[in-house]
Amino acid sequence: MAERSTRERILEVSLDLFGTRGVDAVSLDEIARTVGVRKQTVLYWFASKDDLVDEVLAVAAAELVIVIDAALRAAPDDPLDRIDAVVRAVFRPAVRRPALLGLIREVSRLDSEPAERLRSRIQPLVDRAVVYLGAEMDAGRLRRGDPRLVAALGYATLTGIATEPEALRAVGWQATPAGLRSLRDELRSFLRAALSPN
Amino acid sequence: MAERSTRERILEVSLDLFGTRGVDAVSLDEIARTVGVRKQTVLYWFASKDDLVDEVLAVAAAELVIVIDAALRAAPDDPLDRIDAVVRAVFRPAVRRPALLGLIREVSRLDSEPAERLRSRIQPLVDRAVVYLGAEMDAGRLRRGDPRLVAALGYATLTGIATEPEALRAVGWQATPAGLRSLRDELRSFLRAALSPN
DNA sequence: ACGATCGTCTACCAATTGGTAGAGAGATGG
DNA sequence: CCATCTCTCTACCAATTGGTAGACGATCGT
Repeated sequence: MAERSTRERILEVSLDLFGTRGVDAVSLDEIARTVGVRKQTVLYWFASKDDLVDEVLAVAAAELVIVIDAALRAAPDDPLDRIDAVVRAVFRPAVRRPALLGLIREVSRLDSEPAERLRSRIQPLVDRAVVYLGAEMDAGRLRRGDPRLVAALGYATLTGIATEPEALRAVGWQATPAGLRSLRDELRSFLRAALSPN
Repeated sequence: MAERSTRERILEVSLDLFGTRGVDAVSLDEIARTVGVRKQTVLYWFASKDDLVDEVLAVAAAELVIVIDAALRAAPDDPLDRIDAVVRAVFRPAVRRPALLGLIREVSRLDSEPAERLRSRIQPLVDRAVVYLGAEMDAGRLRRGDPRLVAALGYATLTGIATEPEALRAVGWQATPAGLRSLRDELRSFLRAALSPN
């Protein structure tokens, strides 16, 4: 098997650790140890921790954008079906890797430098979604509401459920294949009900 | 005005900092500086950082439990109205103090010692909610679904929207009084639609 | 065969972390 | 008026943080 480069492994480990425990709580030493290398090797590939954070954010954003774009291109016309497609697309990587969405959430706590870059990267996606929701509401194919806030609420639901294993544990949910399937389906029903017209 | 005790001020400042930036990212020194006191004074009132975290969690949980309980006692019988009441009750302290729900979320990242205590404190509330949702679903007054997952999804939506100013900023939302009102109303419509029968 | 480049390492460093020891100011009670 | 108690302080400490300097071996083009 083609062993991945040190740089790639650092990025992957960092994404997992940053996303699950928070950027500030994870030291370069810990990342290095997990990768199986010295801290200075990490600093060889990334000039500073800020630099590393920046690139990890870029990787995570790119990964999500790709998945979402692909799902949307293949999705049917009905808005509820399209939203469904996005949920299905995001759900798989999100639960397989809670760190992914966790990292996106982490942005709000970071200093504005790298966060701003990620924001500008994602902003077009958001704007497009808001415009789309508004148009479909006007067409009567989605429940009426402020498209901006509805977009934020849908995002909050999806991201929230994917990044809070603790909440799911509290209701006795288990991360088995069957559990994942039923969670995904429940999430789809939930969003579908929340967004359906009338 | 009765000036609050040093201990109380430490608790309050810690709640805000822990909730918005994460426990690991906030040092005792920073807490002390914010309160206007030396770090050793913090360590006089709380034997260790873990201890402080523990008590801050207890305060946050108690605050929420009180608010929710009061809202439920005063709420009407219809389940949608009751959920509405909880949303209204939690929404005010949650947006006035994003740290509150942020801290609850923070629990998932913490080591099990204090987190376990908080969990056991909140668990009865969760169980009660799940049983209630199940009963109302059976009575046909709420949309059918797995009550456990529906509870988690409702929680994720509420907590997610209240703890992610970044997502709201992305859609151009502003934290003005009018903005808060429309966000609260949109959240209520969203949850109401998601949970209504049929 | 050989210098240059690449990737990782050891050896440090100053600043910050959570935490200990104990001094000293103020009030309180016998 | 003195002993005790409460509270905050200064002075340290070992461990960890992000980061610099530079040595060392492997690989490469010439």
